[in-house]
Amino acid sequence: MSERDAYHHKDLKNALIEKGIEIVSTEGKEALSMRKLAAACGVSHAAPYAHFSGKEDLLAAMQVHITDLFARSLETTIAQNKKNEKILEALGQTYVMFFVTHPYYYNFLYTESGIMIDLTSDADAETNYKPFELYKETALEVMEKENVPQAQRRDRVIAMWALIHGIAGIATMKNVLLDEDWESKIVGLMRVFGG
Amino acid sequence: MSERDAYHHKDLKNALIEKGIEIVSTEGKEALSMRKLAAACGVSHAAPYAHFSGKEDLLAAMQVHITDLFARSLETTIAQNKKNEKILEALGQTYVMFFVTHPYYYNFLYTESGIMIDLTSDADAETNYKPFELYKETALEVMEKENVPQAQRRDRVIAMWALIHGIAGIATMKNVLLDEDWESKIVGLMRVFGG
DNA sequence: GGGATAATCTAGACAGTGTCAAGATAGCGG
DNA sequence: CCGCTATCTTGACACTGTCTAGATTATCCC
Repeated sequence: MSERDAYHHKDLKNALIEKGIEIVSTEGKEALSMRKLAAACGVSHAAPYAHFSGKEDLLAAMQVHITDLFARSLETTIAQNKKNEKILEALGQTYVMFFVTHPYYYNFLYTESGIMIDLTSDADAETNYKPFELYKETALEVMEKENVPQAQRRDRVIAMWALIHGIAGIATMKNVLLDEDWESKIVGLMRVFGG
Repeated sequence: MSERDAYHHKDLKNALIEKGIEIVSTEGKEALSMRKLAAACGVSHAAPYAHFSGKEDLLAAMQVHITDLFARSLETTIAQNKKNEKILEALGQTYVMFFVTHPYYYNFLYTESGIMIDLTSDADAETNYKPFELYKETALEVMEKENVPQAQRRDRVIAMWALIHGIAGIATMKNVLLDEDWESKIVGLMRVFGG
């Protein structure tokens, strides 16, 4: 009873998002079809259109959900390293590991997505891409402590973000050969620059 | 006559690759369908299967072709900056600009592609992803001149490559807001670390 | 050159896909 | 209880990738 009825009433929307994320995380974005997803939720093929205007719309909702998980993961690391002067390395490691753990998330979030990232100085912290805002905020605090010249700070934030983003992108590529102990080297890579 | 006959004979394969690249570069990977592509080449919908085993196969051929263009672009920059001690910055700029000029190429090359990149120390320079090999070779030469400690060189190469790759990835994202003069800042971003 | 052989292309069919329209069903407010 | 609205089903449409069978064309050897 519960299974069928739960979908019949007001859970389908969330069920679609969660089942959809499950499929994307295990089989990738291309493997996700509206009809298979509807079937997986025990519902007819057109039912999702009562909750989402189309596939695009569903994917956007899933991206928001994943971005939320991602942001929470970063927040946890920040909270746990408040007094660690190497907090940026820990953050970078969390960033990369989030996507290494769910390789399909990377392309899903950053490819053809509706995500907005404002890298300019007058970005609105409330509406801007939260993972970046979290990193930026943390980085600026660290630079404050380390007396990095004001003029350099913005570029440094973007460069470090780009480095981490690039490492994550490479690490999640399907056909990349890395050294065995590459996980421990991530920090090394960041430190190559970080000084 | 020529149009039709050219396809009739031995040009279809290349025509498919080139027309396909044209479509991808203007409308993106998702907009490319076998049938539309066949039609655009003035040929019936199953004709491509005489030259490629399937869509996957065609896409792979297109990726090889684009990778070739990319590698040639990097080679030109290397040739023109043989005696420039800031050759790595020029290379990075070429890297980023190649994808900024053709934003769709980035995801097309690095998303779900069959491209192999060997980042380990025993990569075979012949078969490895050429753009990386070109960058690596150049970077190692520069480090040789600058007497960078041997132990640091490999990590530095990968880190610099990841940074450039990350900048390109960010710069080609659809919904990213950047400063007006960001192009000139690319070099700055690299120098944030490089110096 | 001619005739066999292989390469190339067409036409038709099939299962899947995203999406829309019309109707059924259920829940809730009056 | 009646009607309204949200939700879901069924059926249809155009489109996709791919397979088959057959037609056409090029190629090569005698």
